[in-house]
Amino acid sequence: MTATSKRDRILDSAEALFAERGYDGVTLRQIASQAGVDVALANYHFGKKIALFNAVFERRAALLNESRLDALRRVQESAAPAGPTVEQIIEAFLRPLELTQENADPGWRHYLALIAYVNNSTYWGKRMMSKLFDDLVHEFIDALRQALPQASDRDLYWCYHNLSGALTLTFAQTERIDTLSNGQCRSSDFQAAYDHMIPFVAAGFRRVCEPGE
Amino acid sequence: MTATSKRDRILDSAEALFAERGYDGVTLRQIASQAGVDVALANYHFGKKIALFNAVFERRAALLNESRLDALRRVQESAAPAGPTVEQIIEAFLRPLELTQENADPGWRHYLALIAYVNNSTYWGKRMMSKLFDDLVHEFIDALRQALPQASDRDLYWCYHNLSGALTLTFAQTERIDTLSNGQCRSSDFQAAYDHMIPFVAAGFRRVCEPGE
DNA sequence: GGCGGTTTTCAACAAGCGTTGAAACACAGT
DNA sequence: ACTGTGTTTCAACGCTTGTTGAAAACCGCC
Repeated sequence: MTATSKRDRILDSAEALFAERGYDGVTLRQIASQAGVDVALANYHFGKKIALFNAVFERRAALLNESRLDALRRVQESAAPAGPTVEQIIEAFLRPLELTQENADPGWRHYLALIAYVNNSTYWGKRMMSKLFDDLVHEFIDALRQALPQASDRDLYWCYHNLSGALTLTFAQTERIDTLSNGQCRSSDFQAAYDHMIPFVAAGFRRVCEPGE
Repeated sequence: MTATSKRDRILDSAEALFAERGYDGVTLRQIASQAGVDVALANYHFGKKIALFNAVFERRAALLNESRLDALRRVQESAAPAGPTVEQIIEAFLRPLELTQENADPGWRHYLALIAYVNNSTYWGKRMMSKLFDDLVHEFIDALRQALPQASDRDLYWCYHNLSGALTLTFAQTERIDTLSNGQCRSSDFQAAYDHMIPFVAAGFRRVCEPGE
């Protein structure tokens, strides 16, 4: 079926299972079984279980950061010499994630769910997210500060917090909105989620961070 | 120290530990140890581990729903015969949570973190959240539909999804914003979170669900 | 076609898990 | 003082877990 190496199959299986059940909800035997390899092989390639978890989490981080940063640079150039609008910045933050959805590889979908798991975890959240994503986030916040010159830092960070929460829940794909809306909305429809999130979040930033009325 | 029964101490310990480490990340022995009781006692009072988890999750749900619904009814009466504004509805949805924060009992803080865990979990999320909170959420969405008469149901649900995400991340108290903002914002400061969330979310609803530029 | 290094499996370990049945305790009512 | 009922502990069970060291299989290279 897949022509990938056993090492990669372990990463893929671990990614999917960790995202669905969390670190402690998955055993190495389940991962190995789903990958079609022996239990000991995970240990050979990655060492302890926690190291496998870290390897999974770090595998796609750089690529994700790259494509987001590319998108930001692109709208910054196209909007020069004035900076891009809030909407354009948010769009650059979100759309790259959607693209990963389009190709058939379900790995990216599992990876985003894993980010949701880590980002919402009191236990893992702080350390792991900061290490891999803080630099990128600061790039976007810098851009937003330029688009909203009257905003205080506190306002900007709290607004980003709201954006991050909405995004994280989308990543998680809990299908809660499916039930709640009686099937009118679907968790798996990332495009609809982003289409609604971009104007929603941009309006929120403007209301909190822009003066007037 | 505490005058509570051993049964309640088990619930309290389980609540705190499940919220921090998740269902599979906590052992019954840890819970019993923190509660100062024997391992077998949890089994006597609640049966299997999963039943203890359910008992913890359901314990405060009714009270939470009640105080939120009370707050909604109050603004509805004060705004009659016209309906309350979007801001008032969101405020009724959020402020009751803040009140639970003020009294010294840390149990409510742990409980909100547990809701965050469940709401973001692919595995638990759908079933457990719907069962306990869907009726209440529909009450609020009905009120929002009245305040935003031109909105489609899809728009309303997606906007609620964004609200729910921002709120969930606040519940989780991951301290991520603390690091990101270099200490300028604190996860534990629920009041600051809600003060920023209410105008942010209300503006989002208006932008997506109201016509016109 | 045997050799060396990497990859993969096999078999087993000690430790910790949830769960259970029976024993010990607390304590009210008579 | 005794009994009965609800709590709590004790001790142990069968099972699964992560991890490991040695054996086996694979594979390019001389």
